[in-house]
Amino acid sequence: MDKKKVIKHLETIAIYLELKGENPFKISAYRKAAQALERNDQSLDEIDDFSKLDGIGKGTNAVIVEFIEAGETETLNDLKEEVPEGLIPLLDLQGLGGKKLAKLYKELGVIDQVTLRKACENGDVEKLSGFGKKSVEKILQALDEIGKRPERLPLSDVLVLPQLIEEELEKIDDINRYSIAGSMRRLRETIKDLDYIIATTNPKQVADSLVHLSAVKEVVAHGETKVTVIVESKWDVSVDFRLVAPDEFYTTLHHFTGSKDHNVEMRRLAKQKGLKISEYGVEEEETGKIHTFDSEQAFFEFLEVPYLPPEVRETGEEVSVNHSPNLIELADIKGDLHMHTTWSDGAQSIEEMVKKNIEKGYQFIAITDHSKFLRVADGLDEVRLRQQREKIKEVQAKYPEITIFCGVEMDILPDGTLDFSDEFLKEMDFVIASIHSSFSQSEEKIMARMRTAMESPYVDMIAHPTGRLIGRREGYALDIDTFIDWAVETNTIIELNANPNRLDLHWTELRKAQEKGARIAINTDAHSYQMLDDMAIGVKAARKGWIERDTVINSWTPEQLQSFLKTKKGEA
DNA sequence: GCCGTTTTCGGCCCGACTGTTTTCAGTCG
Repeated sequence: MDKKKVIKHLETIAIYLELKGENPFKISAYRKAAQALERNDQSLDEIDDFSKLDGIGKGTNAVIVEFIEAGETETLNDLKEEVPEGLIPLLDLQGLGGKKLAKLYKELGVIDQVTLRKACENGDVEKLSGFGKKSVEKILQALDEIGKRPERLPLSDVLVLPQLIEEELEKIDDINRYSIAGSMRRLRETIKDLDYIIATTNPKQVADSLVHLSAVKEVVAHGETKVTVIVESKWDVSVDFRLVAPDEFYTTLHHFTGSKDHNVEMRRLAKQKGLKISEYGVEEEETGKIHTFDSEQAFFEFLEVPYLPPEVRETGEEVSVNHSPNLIELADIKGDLHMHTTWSDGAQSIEEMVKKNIEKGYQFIAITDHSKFLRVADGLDEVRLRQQREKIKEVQAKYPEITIFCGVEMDILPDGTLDFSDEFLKEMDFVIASIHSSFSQSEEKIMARMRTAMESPYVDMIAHPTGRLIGRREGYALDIDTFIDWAVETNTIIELNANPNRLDLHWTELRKAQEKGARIAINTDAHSYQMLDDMAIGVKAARKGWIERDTVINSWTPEQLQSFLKTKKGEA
């Protein structure tokens, strides 16, 4: 029995309660109990009394205990007898919530997609009170679209859109200011739609311009406070524009940046102070006076909450952290320690990459092409790596303003050995080890491979530790907690791979890593010029994990970094 | 179902929109 199963069980109960049309507060009580477990750092065995956690009381505690002991609970078993399983996916249909579904089930015997469609088509649904012609139309349309597009899209599939949209927003005269909001602003790794907040004194004019943006494929809503359009890229993506008066801009921006849980917490806190937060401002309940703000910082200050950047506004618990975190910023980054060149599968030469990194203002980089095992990437063997070192020396002489580390991204082989001997690795300035093969091995084997790499005094860093590709590949069976412990124990750097397809390690794990004292490097793993720009996304992902500057080794000077690298080799 | 240096009962975040109504419930963000 593990914690994840218990959390899942509580959430499942909540879903069934929703379908039963239960009291919404009871439903959210189960969700809150699940969250309470999720936020708690301890493992299941370490928690001696669940009801001591905030949000878990007598009832949910009993459910948890029963589930741990029996592997099932009477609560859920009873619910399953009352509510057919086939209704659950129907909750995802736009416009159908628990109550309406409960009604469809009780009055028309709808139990799944097929019976729902039938009931719509033979006119039964239309006759039901609370439903009408339009509801039937919408349900049928939603049924047609089910499964066409994943509900949430991987970040990297959507990332091009803001650039495209903002280029044109810049040109609309009546826009006073604008900002992206929603999960994109918080850098969630999957995105459902895009939200923009626009300040204007001429909403009608702006709305008319918005529906004519070149990327627009379809206009869904065209009002004076809200415009919704569908834009076409790899997928159809819905974009909401909220038009507000300039003085409401920052409270609206905060509101639509979310997350929902964050907003709930902020409002709860405001309420204790006799204040009411809405997207239009903060109202004093007693006098009705409404406060608006010149910045989000001012908004937080007014509520006496230390400023929280958008990336960390997730669970709501951040609201009660009573200091502003000193988070890493893009400007702190002094170098990039993972990139490829034409020597293996990169697009640019060593010199080209070096020049581009100098333009970025970096003080150091590591050239880290693939090792010989990775034939598809034209990985380098010992001979070619030595040749490359000579080449790097030449380039280094030409560009003394930047320190170039001779590195390699060495494969950890399926049999658990490394692609190079210690004797050879000794020659390298910076050695990355990573797994690119045999992803389906058991956790035991994967961990053994990691252990070998981390124990080597010459392996400085593990790249993209889990191997996941967001929305496409799960990653191999890594025991992340143990991995982090080993990283601390062996002085091995953990990478945060800034590639938006990866963002690996994940932000929740990064936070744990920092708490345990691990060192993090944010790297682009660039295979071309353009990918060097992913550093900005990497830094945001780090901030999302509350990563502070001192944890990030590429915020250090080249000298600090060099001396740190020596400690692992025992040369310090 | 949870919770309480205002409360052990009566709250639980707030507002807009939609489609259904004839004043509002349900859904959504």
